[in-house]
Order: sequence, then structure tokens, then C-alpha cells
Amino acid sequence: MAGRRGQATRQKLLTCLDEMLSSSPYRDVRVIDVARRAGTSPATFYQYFPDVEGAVLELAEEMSRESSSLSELATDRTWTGKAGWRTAEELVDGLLSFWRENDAILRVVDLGAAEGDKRFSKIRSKVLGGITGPLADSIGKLQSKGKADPDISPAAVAGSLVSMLTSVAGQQKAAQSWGAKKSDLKPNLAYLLYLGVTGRRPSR
Amino acid sequence: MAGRRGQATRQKLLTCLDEMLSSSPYRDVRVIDVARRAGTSPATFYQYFPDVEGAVLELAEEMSRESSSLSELATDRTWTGKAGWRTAEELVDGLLSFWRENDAILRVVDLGAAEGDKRFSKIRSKVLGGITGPLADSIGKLQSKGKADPDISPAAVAGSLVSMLTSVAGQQKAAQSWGAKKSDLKPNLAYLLYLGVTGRRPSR
DNA sequence: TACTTGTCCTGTCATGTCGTCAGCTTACCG
DNA sequence: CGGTAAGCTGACGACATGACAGGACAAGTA
Repeated sequence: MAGRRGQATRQKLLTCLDEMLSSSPYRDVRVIDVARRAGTSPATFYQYFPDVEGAVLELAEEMSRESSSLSELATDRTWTGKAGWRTAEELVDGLLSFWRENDAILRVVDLGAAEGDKRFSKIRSKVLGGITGPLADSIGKLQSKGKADPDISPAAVAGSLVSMLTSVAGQQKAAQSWGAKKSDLKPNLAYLLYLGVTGRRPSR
Repeated sequence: MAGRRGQATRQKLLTCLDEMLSSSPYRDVRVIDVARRAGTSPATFYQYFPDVEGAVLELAEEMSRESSSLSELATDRTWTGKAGWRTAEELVDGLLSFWRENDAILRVVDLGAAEGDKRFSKIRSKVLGGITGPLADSIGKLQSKGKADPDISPAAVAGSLVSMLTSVAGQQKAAQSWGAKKSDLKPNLAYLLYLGVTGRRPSR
């Protein structure tokens, strides 16, 4: 449905859109600006995408494909003792850097999902589900061994913890206003994650 | 700088803008629609606000003023035993309903802050600070009594916990996709909050 | 090289929003 | 009831949107 040259322009438009999203408010991103930056015309943009939102969805789907690597940070991991602490640290680290690399598009996905747009909600679920799923499994297993609180819902706890991580990740610039040092962020997130999953304080 | 009639139209425009934000994507909110809904003309809108964003900032500031009531949910509260559990429950409950009542504007504030707009960041800090501040104090006090982990940063932990609550609150519709029941949400958030503040599982 | 073919790009146009100004309407007061 | 100032709006130039028809370009053929 598209030739070689066409694919290239299409991809260039997507790249320029991504840059645009990183540098100006979503509300102000215009087709004409994206096209100009890509060295082409608005008409070309409309040949490949229905509108800005449509193109953003493409970007989001691309990102959600890349997010599958996040699952590895949460599947088949131990949550006991010092190895458990390392699991928490690595998960926080991986998630924060993924967010830093894709902050612009993730912002828009979050907004779309919060506004009730099913297409964005679905993408968001896919990205987060890659972590919450395995994490909930881990909690469930700890629970069945009597090592975690029996009254909690693994899915709800996992979802909430991942929400915490993504929310902090998305507001990293603003986070300093809490009065916390930037270097404090990661270890304290790992602390809360470990605590939430296991119900116990980490042994570092 | 403004008469009685003027105040009324201005307020009506703000109200209509709020409704608009609740019913359509922020990106698609147009001055002309707000004006029409308020039974007036675009020119009138521009008499009171520089643009949509300017008006949104007004709404956000109004909301941040109302948010001061949130502070009470976190100041001078006990975090020990069953009373501590009630503190957590009430904080979760209050925050979730505040978010539900103001979800539209809070969404936009979050976006603006994430995009690096200082004006929105400031408002967001003010709203969240009303809770994170007292909460960090509580954690600090527990810490000095040896009742909480000495290695954590109260500010970072409090900020992260509040981020968790607000993030979940902002995506309440999407939250069911985790596979968790809606009724599970509040108790499990309270669990994580109590756990994060005290370092111990709640005694319910 | 010249020609053909199908893909790809863009000039142009109708439509609609933005943001401003001059001038009209309304409310209030002496 | 007339004057005055506050408040509102029609109208306008500028710009973005989205659609189409036709021009430009790469690649294959002779």
C-alpha cells in the first residue's frame, strides 16, 4: 500500500512530529509546522495521516511495540532479600529511562486516555500491562506462600505501583519542587516499590 | 478594573470553558465554541482572556484555591494502629473525590506541567504541596521516633505516594483494564499509602 | 537517450478559526 | 430623560484545515 519513497516521507513526517511534540505544547502542534520541518507540504501530510491525532497514534503504537522490552524487567524476578532489592532498583531504573526517552508521546497518550479516548487507553494499557501483569503475578505468588498480605488485590496494588512510577517519571522536572533532591528519587521509588510488592522493608 | 456585569460574563465564560474541557479533548477546545455556549461572541472572550490557555490558567488557580481543604486530610494526623488506617482511608477518599470533581482542569494542569510550563507547574506544586508537605512532616516525625526507615527521604516518599494517588485518580476509567475490580481500588491505595508512610502493614 | 507508467508531491481553493478594532448597545447616574 | 462609560459584537485580514487535480519524479523499456 506504499512504495519505498513514500515510506521514507511518511517516516520523516513521524520523526518531525515527534520532535515537534518534544519542543512545543501538544495543543499548538500544527500540521503545517510538521510538514515544513519535514521539508514538504501540508497536502503531503494529509496523504498519509487523517490529522495530527492520527499521526500521533502511529507514533504511540510504535512506542508501545518498543515497550515490550519493559516486561523483562518484571517477569520471573525474585522479590526476596537483596536480590529483591535489586529487582526493584532495576525496574525503577528501566521504567524511568524508558519514560525519559519517550516522554513526549507518553504525555499525549496519558492525556488521550484520561480524556476517555479508547484508542489511547488501549495503547496505555498495553504499555503498562507489560509491567503490571508480571508484577501482579509476583505479588500473587508471594501471597500464596503467605509472604504478602492476604487481603490485598495483586492487580490493584501492581497497577497503583506502576502508576506511581510512571507519574513520577512523567513529572521529573517538577519533582524537585517537593524539596527532594533529584538523586533521592530513584532509591525512594525502589523502596516504595519493594515495600508495596513484598509488604516488608527492603534489606539493602 | 471590572464592573458587575463584566464579572458575570467573565465567570460564565469560565464555567462554559470548564464544561467544554469536560466534554471534549483539550486540543479541540475552541474559543468560538466556548463563546457560543456562553451565548456571547468570540470578541467578548478576548476581552477577558488572552487565549484559551489564559482562561484555563484562571480556572486552575480557582481550583488550586479550593484545594487548600485537602491539606486538612494530611495535617496533624496519627499514623499508628487503626487510627492510622483511618487516616489513610480518609486521605485516599478525599483525594479521589477532589480529583473526580476537578478531573478536567487537573488533566490540563498535569499536561501543562509535564510540558514544562512554569505557570502550570507552580499551580500543580501548590495543590500537591498541600498534601505532600504535611505528609512528609508525618514521615519525618515517625522517622525521628525510630518508627520509620531511617534511610528514606520523607519528601521523596511523600511526593511519590501522592503522585500515585493522583495518577490513579486521573485514570479511574482506565483503571479497570488492570483486571482489578473498581471497589478494590480505594482499600488497596490506602494499604499502599499506609505502608509507604509507616513502613508497616496496616492493622485494619 | 527518449518514452512510458505508476507513484508521489504540491498549488490552489473553499471553509472555518483566530485575534483585533471601530462602533453600537446597555446600564447607571445626575 | 439625556449623558457617560462599561460592555458587547460585526466585520475583517491573516492563517490553518482538508480535498482535488494535475505536475514532477523514479524506474523500467526499447
